[in-house]
Amino acid sequence: MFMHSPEAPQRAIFDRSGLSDPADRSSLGSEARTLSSIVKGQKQICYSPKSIIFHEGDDSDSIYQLASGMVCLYRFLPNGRRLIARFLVAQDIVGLSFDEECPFTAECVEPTTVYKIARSQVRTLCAHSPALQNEVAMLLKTELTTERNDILPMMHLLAEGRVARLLLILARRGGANCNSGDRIQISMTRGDIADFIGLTTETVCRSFAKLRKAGLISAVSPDKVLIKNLPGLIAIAEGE
Amino acid sequence: MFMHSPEAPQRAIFDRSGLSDPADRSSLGSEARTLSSIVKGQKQICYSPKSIIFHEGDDSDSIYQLASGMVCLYRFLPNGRRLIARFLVAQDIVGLSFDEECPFTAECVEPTTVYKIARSQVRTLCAHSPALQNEVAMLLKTELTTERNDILPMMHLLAEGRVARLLLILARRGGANCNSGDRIQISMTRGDIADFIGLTTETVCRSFAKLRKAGLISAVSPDKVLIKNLPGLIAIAEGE
DNA sequence: CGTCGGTTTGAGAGCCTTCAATTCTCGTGG
DNA sequence: CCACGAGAATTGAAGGCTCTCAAACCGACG
Repeated sequence: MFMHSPEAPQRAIFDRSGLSDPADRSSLGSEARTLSSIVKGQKQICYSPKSIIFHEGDDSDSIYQLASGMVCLYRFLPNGRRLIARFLVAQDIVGLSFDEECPFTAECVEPTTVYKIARSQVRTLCAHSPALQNEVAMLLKTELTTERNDILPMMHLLAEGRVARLLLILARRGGANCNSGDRIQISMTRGDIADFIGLTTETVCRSFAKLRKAGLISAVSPDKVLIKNLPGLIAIAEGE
Repeated sequence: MFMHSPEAPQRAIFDRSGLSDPADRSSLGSEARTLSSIVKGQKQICYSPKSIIFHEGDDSDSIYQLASGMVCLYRFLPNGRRLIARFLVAQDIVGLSFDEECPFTAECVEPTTVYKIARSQVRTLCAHSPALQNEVAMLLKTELTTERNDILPMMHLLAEGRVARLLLILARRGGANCNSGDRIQISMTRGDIADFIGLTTETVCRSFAKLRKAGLISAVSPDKVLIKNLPGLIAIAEGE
C-alpha cells in the first residue's frame, strides 16, 4: 500500500477512473485541458520558509499547485493545540475541496514555489470541459484515498507506528524507488510532525530513538534518516 | 461547527458549489438528473443486522445509498485490530470514491435498506450530464469536509473528547434540532465505537461514565443518552 | 430459567505528556 | 576560520491516561 506513487502522470489518474465513461475518452479533442496544462501558463510565486500562502478564514478564491518546496496545512483547536492536516509537496494541489472560506492556514516549511489559479477560472473551464471536471473529481478521489490509507490508520497506532508511517509517506513521496538504504529528507520540525500525528515533540523524538535503536533507521542528521530495514519499518507502521 | 446539517437538500449542496459555474446552472434542462432522482427508480434491498453489503476486496461495481438503518465501513489492520472508517446513515452514499476494489467491508449495524446503483450506470450518466458529474464532485467534497472536520481532530483528543465528539456527530445526524435535553440514539456497540475512534471498549465505557458524572449527559440505556449540557459537551469535544 | 453477547467496573502495567535540563545544529558575525 | 547564539532536538523524571486482563452485571431470547 505504501509503494504506489502519488505523483503518477495524469494519464494514470485518468486510467484509474471509476467515474468517467471510457468510451467518451477519445472524443475529448483539442479543447480538453488538464489542470497541469492550465497551470503551465501561470507564473510561479515564490515563498520563503514560514511565510503564509493563505490564512484560515480567508476567502477561498484560488487554488494552488506546488512547483517545489513543502507546505503544511494547519488549524488551531479551541484548546490552543495546532492540528496539521497535511503536508503538501511538489505537484500537490490544494483548494479544490474548499468551500467559501479556507479551512486551513497554508504555511511554507521550506522555500516553496507555487502556481496560483483563480477558482473562477477553474469553475468556468470545468463547466465547458467534462474532461477537466472529471479530472477534478479524480483529484478529490485521490485525496480521499490518501486520507483513508495514510492518515486514518494513524489514530489506531502507538507513537512508534505513527512515526514509522510518516517516514514511509515521506519516503514514498521523496524517492522514486523506496528500498532499504534509501535516504529520507525530513524538512519539517519535530513539532510539526507532532502536530500532524497527534503527539508531542518529545514523544516524536523518543519514537525516532526507538526506531534507531531497533535498527530500522539510522540518523544522518535530525532532518535526514536512512532506511535500514524497510520490511521492519512497514511492519511497525501497520501496528506490529 | 457541529450544528450544520449534512442532510441538507440537494439544492443546498449545489448552492455551496465552488466548482460549477453558476451561470450554467439554468441550462441544465430536463435531462439534468440528480443522483437522488436516479436512485428513486431502483428497488430497495433489505439487510438484517450484521449482514454484509460488500466485502473489502470485492469488485467495486456498484454504489449504494442508504434509505434507512446504519452501516459501518471497516477494514482490518495487519495487527488484527479492526478500523472502522465511517458510519453511514440514511441518505449517505458510499462507493463514489472507490477504485476497482472496495477498500472496506460494509456491515449493517441495524436493519438497513439500501438503493443499489451500478457504477457503470453512474459513469454513463455522468459522461452525458455535467450537472450529475458536478454533483458527484460535490459529494466527494462533502466527504472530504466531513473527514476534515469530524474525524481528523479525533487523533488530537483524549478519550473523553473523542467520545464527546462522536456523540455530537450522532446528535447532529439523528435529531434536526440539537439542544440540551435532546436524546441521542447510539445504535452501534461500545466495541464499534472503540474501533472507530481508536480506543478500547473499556476506555469508551469509562469515558461515557466520566461524561455522565460530569453532568454533561445522562444515560437512559446503554444505547440512548440525553444531552444535559450541550456547550459543555462541545467544549470537551474540542479539547477543553 | 439459563445462556450469550454486550456493558460496566477494578487493578496493575505500559505508554504518553508535562516540565525541566542538556545537547545539538546551523547561520551569523567577528 | 572560529566563536557565538537562537532555535531545534534530545534526554530524564514524575504523573496522568490508556490498555490489558479479569470479574461482575445486565438484558434479550430461547
